[in-house]
Amino acid sequence: MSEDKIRFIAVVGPTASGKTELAVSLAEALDGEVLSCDSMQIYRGMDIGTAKPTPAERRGIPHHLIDIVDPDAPFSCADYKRLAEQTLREVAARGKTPVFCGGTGLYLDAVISVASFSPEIPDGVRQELNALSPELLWEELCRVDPEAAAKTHRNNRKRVIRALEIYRGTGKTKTEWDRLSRLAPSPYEPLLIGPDFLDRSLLYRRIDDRVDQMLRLGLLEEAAALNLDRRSTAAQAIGYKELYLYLDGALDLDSAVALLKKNTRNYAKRQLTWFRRYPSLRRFYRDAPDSGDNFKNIVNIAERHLTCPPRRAILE
RNA sequence: GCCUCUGUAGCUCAGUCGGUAGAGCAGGGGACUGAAAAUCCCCGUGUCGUUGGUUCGAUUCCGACCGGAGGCA
Repeated sequence: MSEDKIRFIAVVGPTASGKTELAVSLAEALDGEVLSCDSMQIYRGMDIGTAKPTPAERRGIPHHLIDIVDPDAPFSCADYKRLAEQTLREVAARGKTPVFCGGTGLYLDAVISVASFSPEIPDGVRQELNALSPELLWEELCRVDPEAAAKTHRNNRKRVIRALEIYRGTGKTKTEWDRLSRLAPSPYEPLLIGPDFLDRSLLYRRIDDRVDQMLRLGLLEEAAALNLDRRSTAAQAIGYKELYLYLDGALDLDSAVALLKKNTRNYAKRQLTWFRRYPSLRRFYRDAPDSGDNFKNIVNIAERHLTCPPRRAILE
């Protein structure tokens, strides 16, 4: 059974940790193509602020799942899962090694550990719920899906609403749907590689420097020209939302830039928390003294992962 | 040189009418199944500038010294 699993590489890590370069290098070494796993690089036109790899940085390696929707279009991790799996099959069918690369942990999870999502819920349901008070929402969730309530904090309005909209929209609870989604074993066998830093302050310095670099490259002009709908998901992207605060007159430029750096650092920390829960993640410390040799090491590990017989065969 | 104010957590500051102290921000940890670069939860010991004195006891009162800000010369 496990012989049939699709194997691939996934480079996951905090923003500004060097994922892009590492993924391209691995794709070169393994005859691969890159599949972006990034909730903001999907949007066309948001280039500088999302650190979208430039043609030069791509070094001729095909990149997928970038620039696939307009910034005002709705998009969800279920959409991502659908597109990513389709792309994954195509790349594999061409005999190329799929190399995922990105920092959106939820999207990666949608591919590797979510077998199925609950059905789509009509928009009206969420709108109705959004009009309700936190107390009413919480009361309903406790009554309808106590298990979900136990796992969700009452202040986390977005998630309380999501759980309730599943129930109202399908008649089944989120807990039941989640259980269903875990039934089927994953058809994938990813090798997770995580660039990281022993000294976090180094990561933070890289983040601050990269923000300055983005501004030199014209991030402010890009944000102004795009003039995203402030209510859209795309306008929540770090780098854009802070500069809109400045462009809309709510902050001076220095404060907006300081906030942008701070939000990026906080985001990187959240990503680190997310990726820490993958027990099989192979960390690649960028500031380790031997990090030069580590790359060869990683290529070796990756080659073995992609070609060696499955564990069951070894045991037999 | 003199006068006034000031020196408390990485930063900005509050406070203790004398019983060794607390907020915001920063920072750390965590959650996460159709908004996720989103959303949410938890975490505050620091020579209270240094040094003498008064006191059962001083970060708190007094003196000196050192650093900072302002004013007068």
